[in-house]
Amino acid sequence: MSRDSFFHQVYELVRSVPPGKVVTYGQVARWLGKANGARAVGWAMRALPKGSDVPWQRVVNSRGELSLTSQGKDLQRALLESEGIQFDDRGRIDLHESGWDGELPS
DNA sequence: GAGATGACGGGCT
DNA sequence: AAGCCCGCCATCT
Repeated sequence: MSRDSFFHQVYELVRSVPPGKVVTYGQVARWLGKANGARAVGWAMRALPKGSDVPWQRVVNSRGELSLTSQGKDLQRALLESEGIQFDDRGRIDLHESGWDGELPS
């Protein structure tokens, strides 16, 4: 069924990520049962329409970096910083600090 | 149906 | 540390 399509599941999951927290592509894939489906998750993000209500900026790669092209990176960084995410001098996020483990914040 | 693409991840050089 | 290669998954041509 279309509501069970891969991207729909990805979108629902990403929507549940609270502001100020981030998840990795691999983590999302894992939650969907595709341990190595990180690329498919990236595909879903790339296909997102601009006006989507999905907080795509909260999905980063396993190194805590932004995998987009410079334009997208700039936008994503700005959005995340607005949410309180902190970047180090190399423009990376500390996943141990800002990574979301799936539990709701206190 | 086959080949190519992509906002990934892990391993090796 | 940085870069290169291979493997996985879903979609497109």
